[in-house]
This record gives sequence, structure tokens and C-alpha cells, in this order.
Amino acid sequence: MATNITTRAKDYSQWYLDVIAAGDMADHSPVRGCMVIKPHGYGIWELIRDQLDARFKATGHVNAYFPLFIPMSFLAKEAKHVEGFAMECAVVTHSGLEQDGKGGLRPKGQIEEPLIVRPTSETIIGHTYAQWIQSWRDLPLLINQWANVVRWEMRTRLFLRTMEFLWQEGHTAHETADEAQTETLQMLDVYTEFAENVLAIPVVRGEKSAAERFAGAERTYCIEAMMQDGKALQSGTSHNLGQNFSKAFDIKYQTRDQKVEHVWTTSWGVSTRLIGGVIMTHADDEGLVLPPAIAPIVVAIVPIYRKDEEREAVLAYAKGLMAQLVGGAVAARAVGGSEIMSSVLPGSGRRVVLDLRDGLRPPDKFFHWEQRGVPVRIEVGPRDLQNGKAVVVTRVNREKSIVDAPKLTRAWLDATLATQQQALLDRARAFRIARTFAVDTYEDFRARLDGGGFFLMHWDGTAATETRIKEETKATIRCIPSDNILDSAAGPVDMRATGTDPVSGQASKGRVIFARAY
RNA sequence: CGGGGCGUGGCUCAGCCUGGUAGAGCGCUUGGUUCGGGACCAAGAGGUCGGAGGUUCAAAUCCUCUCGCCCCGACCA
Repeated sequence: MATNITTRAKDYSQWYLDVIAAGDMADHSPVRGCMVIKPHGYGIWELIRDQLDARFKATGHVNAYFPLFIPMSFLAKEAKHVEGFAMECAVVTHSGLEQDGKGGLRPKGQIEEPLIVRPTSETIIGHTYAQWIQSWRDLPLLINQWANVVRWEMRTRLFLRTMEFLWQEGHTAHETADEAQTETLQMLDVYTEFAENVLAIPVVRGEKSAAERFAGAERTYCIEAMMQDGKALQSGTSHNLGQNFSKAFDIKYQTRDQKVEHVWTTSWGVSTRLIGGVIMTHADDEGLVLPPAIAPIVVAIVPIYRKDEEREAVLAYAKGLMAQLVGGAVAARAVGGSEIMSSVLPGSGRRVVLDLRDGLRPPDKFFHWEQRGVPVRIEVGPRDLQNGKAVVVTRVNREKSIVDAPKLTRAWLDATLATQQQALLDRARAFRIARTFAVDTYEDFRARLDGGGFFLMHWDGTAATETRIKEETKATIRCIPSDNILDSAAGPVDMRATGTDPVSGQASKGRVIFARAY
């Protein structure tokens, strides 16, 4: 077992940090709350980005880029928006530096109007859209941007909440309220499908209560995932902004019947937080476990040999397997040192590596790749060479099997990865269902909350009740699920059946998900 | 911002109470033996002890100030 990783049972927070370190994903930066995303972590983000981007393009969106700096005055234009973001804005007030006379430096010239570093881009994009949109013919405007944003957080955790993070933010403008609502829900569906099929994270999609709504939105939808400690992680959001921003920024268009109206806008985003979600959904006490769809390295081949003549024969054999797996010639490229050979899997950008490092013994290499979450490891030694076989170990369950070498083709690899991908999703879904409970009394809810999980409880729909529960238990309404039926440990639960709010005693139109959250 | 804790080679930490001029384990480098689930031997490299000031013949150690980080609370993708 891994000696450099604290077990989940002992200390879940420390486990999370240990997995990131052992998996070579990110480092803390010299600046509090920021992180250095290392190549292996960034490779995961690239695979997330590319596959999401393809989905955005498929739904008619195009990419653009808006500036990092936003005039402070812009933020003031939408009342709720300022209220929500004012406290977490980084503000630029000076330009230039000068000697402070004590061997250090100090800011020099104060600038006229302070700039804020974008915490999100509704305002600058609203301002821009006002210039771009004149007519109904300019609509819908469907734009996404990949960017970094800054939010001055008090407490941070790598990937889950950092002061600077990478994300995508879609910003669309429409002719009608209905179209905006359709877009909002469409992107929620895109996120849901992506989370489940690419990240192998089962999510519940639903709407946020007023208290949890995005600052400036009419309606906020989200996908909520359950981590292995039973806490909820908001993994993506989609907002119907109504005409709040179009009125604040005067985004108007001439209608088909020659009137002038404000447009209806939406925004939606996911961030590098998803990587934290992947870790807390799939990783185990041995380290990272990556869904194959976002694994920068899908296969690590570890050669085993003692003598020089063994080494040569085994390496030749291993290279042959590598060529077979990638479905063609091995295009060797170094990864983190000249001793690891790497071939790109055509059409996926992911890689197969052959670990040639002479300084390490096979067990060291097993741990190395295992802790990085590589889905498939193939071990080949003299015995395999002689028998025409290879030992295959899958990361999901760490099961070993002996496979005939000719079977190890690209088709075999794709099938194996697909099986692993599905197994992760199934496992995570079973985990969530086993920790989802319908509760009918406040006592029952409070008694079981410390054990973690999603609690399906009736709610009278008032902010007062929600606030009381939050203050007394630290649990919040994660969402009002879109689906009528949710699976729980005790079987399917009808979320729309009416009942009584156990806290207030008032009538309830249905159940919502309560949970403690990240 | 309130409450706690901690700053000593790349990492984890000992030494501080009772001042005497810096140590261990891991990691790293080189060579050798090893090699199918975290090896071993040998030889090395690497630290102005977070910073500034003070006390003293002498400060990692005592005093003052300061900076930074971590944990817990109030806010959040």
C-alpha cells in the first residue's frame, strides 16, 4: 500500500492533498491560495477542455476572448451582482513601481478609475454585447470563453477553491425569455452528459433555491455530485439571467415587428474545480484514479528484466506491444526525462508510455503510474516474452490478468478503457445511491447528517426555513432536482409527491436535496 | 477579520525549556549488487535555522518587533 498517502478513513482532507502531491498534479504557489498546475494536472484539464469545447461547438457556440480587467464602475451597474461579488474582487489601483528607500519597492502611480480583475465576465461582456447587438438578426449570440478568473477567497483548497482558477464561461443573448430558458437548460444537459460520460461523475441536475442563486440571475441551475465523504460538490452552473444584465448594460435590439426590446441573456460555466471532483469521486487510498476519457496517459508499459540480454529482448517486445496498442508506428517522445518513451494515441491526444528508467525497479514503477491514476498498466518480463503474453493491471480495481500479446491492439485498448470508464461511473453511482436518504423528520435528518450523504426532505419553499436549517446544521439545499424520481438507499423516491416540511410544519410541494457541501 | 498552531537542507521533523557555532529519516548525485508489488552497500552534494533589532564573550536557542504559512469559524465555482 501507499506509504505517502494518508488514508481516507484517517483524514479525508489530508488524503486529498496527498493524492494531488503523489499524483504530480499541482503545487501550492508562493502566493496564498493560488496553485501551480503541473503537466499531469494540466493534461487532465486539457482533455476536459477539448471535450467540452467540442460539445459547445456542436450546440452552435463559438469562442472569443474578453479582457481580464474590468472598470470598477461596470460592476456597480447590476445591484445583486455587486452585492454578490464585491467582497471577493481583486482591485488594481496603481501602475508601476518605485524604490521605497528601504531596499524594497512600492506601488507608484495611482490610476484614475480602479480596475477589478474579473471574478466572472457578465459585466464586460454585457457592455460589449450592447455594442454588437442592434437587431433581432444579431440574435441569438452564442459565445463562450476559456479564461482565468480571480476571486479573493478566504479559505482555499487546491482545485476546489483557489483564488485564481481556470474555467469556461458561456454568455448568450436571445430574443425571448423562452429561448434563454431553453439555452440555460440545454447547457445544463450538456454539463450533465459530460460529467457522467467523460468524468464518470454521476450528478443530480436541478435548480438552486433563491439563497443559492447566482448574483444577478433570475434562475440558477446546477449539477451536484457526491464526494466520497458524502459531501456535495457543485460541479457546474447554468444561469438564466433574464433581462437583468441587458437592462443594466442597455443591450437592446429591434424586434421583428419594429419595436425595441432588451435581450434575454444566459451564462454558464465549469472550472478546474471539476478536477477536484474527479479526485474526490474516484481516487482511492493508493492514489489518483482517472476515468480513461481524461487520462493524459492511458497505458503505462513496465518492462521487467535482470540481465542485459534480457533487457534488450524485453524492450523490443515491449515496443512491439506499444506499436500494436497505438495502432501503428511508435512515435517516440520523451516525457519528463529521456527515459520514458511516449506515443500519442491517434485521434485522442492521450498517450501510451513505456517506462525505460533503469534506476528504478519494477515495483517502484508500478507505484509511480498507479499514483498518477493511469487506467491500464502492462507488465512484460522474460516469462511473458517466452509465453507470448503480458500482464495487464487495471487501475479501477487493481486486478491482474494475463493476456495473449496479439490481443493487445488498439481495438482491445479502446474496449478495455470503455469498460473501465463505465465501471467508474457505475461504482460512483452506486456509492451515491447508497448514501441518498429520504428523511421525514428533522430529528432523523440531524441524526444522520454527520454520516454524510444526500437527504431528500420536504421543504416549504421559504428562505426562512432554509436559513434556519443552514444555521442549525450547516446543511444547505443543494438543488431542487429536475428529475421526478431519485434513487435512494431504500429505493426510488418520488420528489414531486406533496407532504409536510418537517422543520416548519408547513405544506410542501415536494422534496429537495439537503447536504453539507464544499 | 476573530481564535489556535507553526516557520531549521527539496520533504517530514529533532535540537530551543537549561545559549557554546547544526542533526536524523526520506529524497537527490555517483559507483556496485539487485530487479514479477515500494531493495541494499559504499561514497557524496545540499542549510547565513522566515526577517529585523536587542541582550551576551557567544543566539536556531533568551527578549522585542515584523513577515509568511497551516488549522478552526463568518463568505464562495
